[in-house]
Amino acid sequence: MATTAKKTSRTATREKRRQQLIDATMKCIARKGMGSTTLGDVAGEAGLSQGIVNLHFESKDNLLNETLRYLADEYKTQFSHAYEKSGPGAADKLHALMKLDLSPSVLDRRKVAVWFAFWGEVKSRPIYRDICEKSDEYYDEIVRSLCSQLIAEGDYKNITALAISTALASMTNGMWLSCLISPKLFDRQNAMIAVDEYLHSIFPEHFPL
Amino acid sequence: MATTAKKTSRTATREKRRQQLIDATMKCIARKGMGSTTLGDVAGEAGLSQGIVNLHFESKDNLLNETLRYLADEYKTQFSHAYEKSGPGAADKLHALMKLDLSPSVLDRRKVAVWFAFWGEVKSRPIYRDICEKSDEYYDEIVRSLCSQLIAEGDYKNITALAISTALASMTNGMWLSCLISPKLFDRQNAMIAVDEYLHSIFPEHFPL
DNA sequence: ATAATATGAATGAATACTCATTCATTTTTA
DNA sequence: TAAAAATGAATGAGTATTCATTCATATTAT
Repeated sequence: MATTAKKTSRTATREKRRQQLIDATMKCIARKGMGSTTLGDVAGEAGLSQGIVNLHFESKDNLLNETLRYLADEYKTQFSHAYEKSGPGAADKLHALMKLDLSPSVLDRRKVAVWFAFWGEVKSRPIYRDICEKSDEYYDEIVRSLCSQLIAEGDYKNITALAISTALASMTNGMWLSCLISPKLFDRQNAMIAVDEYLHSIFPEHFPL
Repeated sequence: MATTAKKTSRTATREKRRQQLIDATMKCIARKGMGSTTLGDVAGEAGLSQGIVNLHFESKDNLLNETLRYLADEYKTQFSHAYEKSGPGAADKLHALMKLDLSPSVLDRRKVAVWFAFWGEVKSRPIYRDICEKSDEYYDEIVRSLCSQLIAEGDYKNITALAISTALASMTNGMWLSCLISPKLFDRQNAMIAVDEYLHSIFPEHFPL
């Protein structure tokens, strides 16, 4: 088992090939839309042959499911990383998570387009809903718990962690939509200012100007 | 020969048929998704025959464009109506508009699914983007101007109308997504509370608890 | 080490199927 | 009766899927 320092492009490990096809799928969905992305497009984008997707994923439906799972996992990884790396206080963590949602690596128009392509089919494809819902639950729970912590720490009245986490999560998702629809008009900095103003007005002690 | 009223009657019939087909299209998109809605489905939903869509809309693309235009128009009508009917102050108007976005007639899961289906194709279909962007511009401008008015009236420091209108619009759009993905978990009342808490914390003078 | 064999990844032409569109015909309206 | 509207079978373009074959690499035999 010597002499394999260099892999030719002809064969790759199963995992590598699958990832390559998932990447190609996301590119195609961003460019052509979910409806008009064909298996031929995906194979072409990956520089491979017609039948390759069925070889590795069995069916188009399965490829799309796996692509959404990948998207969700990728986000979860970034989210967890931002959570761990930030701190030490709850305010710092919350701010880091909001910043992540508006950072170029997450809020990239091509990637957002892929998320929306899947969301657009959520109602008719329960499996997409399941994947997204599980992802959201994880996210919401952590944000809500950070809000609870801040409420407990500060002397905040008349606010509930649930309402605030709902507002925060909704806000960033809504900003993704603005980026998708009005890329020219959308301004990352203004979006971050909107979030900061919100945090300041809700938790003035933790988020001074 | 001297019958001028007949032409109106024919036109009305034609409009009715078109509207019937647009309604059927929205139902199909909500149920089956945009990708798997066929012209046969639409015709069937409307209780008409195979070729009927091409007769009235010339092409499937055109049918979808018109459907999105209808959605946008319908929303604009409700928005304008809520704006006119409410008042007299800017705070009342703003609150009425936010309430509209979370009201059952707008925030209905089937309707939201149709919006998301179109948003999912925005990146790859510039015409959808154009329609949505125009609609958003109108909405944003009015909300921003209401925020400006409140800022001028009150003694609010360190906030900008642009950031607040961005946050408000994003928030409701993000809540639509929650309703789509987690219909069981989503709570209209909690959503309204989140908006009210936000308005109170930003404009305490105008939105007391 | 070299040759022979086995493995399974990759190909791409062929197949089976879906669906938008057309159009000859029928039905309805004025 | 003439014009408009609607029908639904036929068409044909496009596409997911299959599969016999090719090819690169790994394994085994000599």
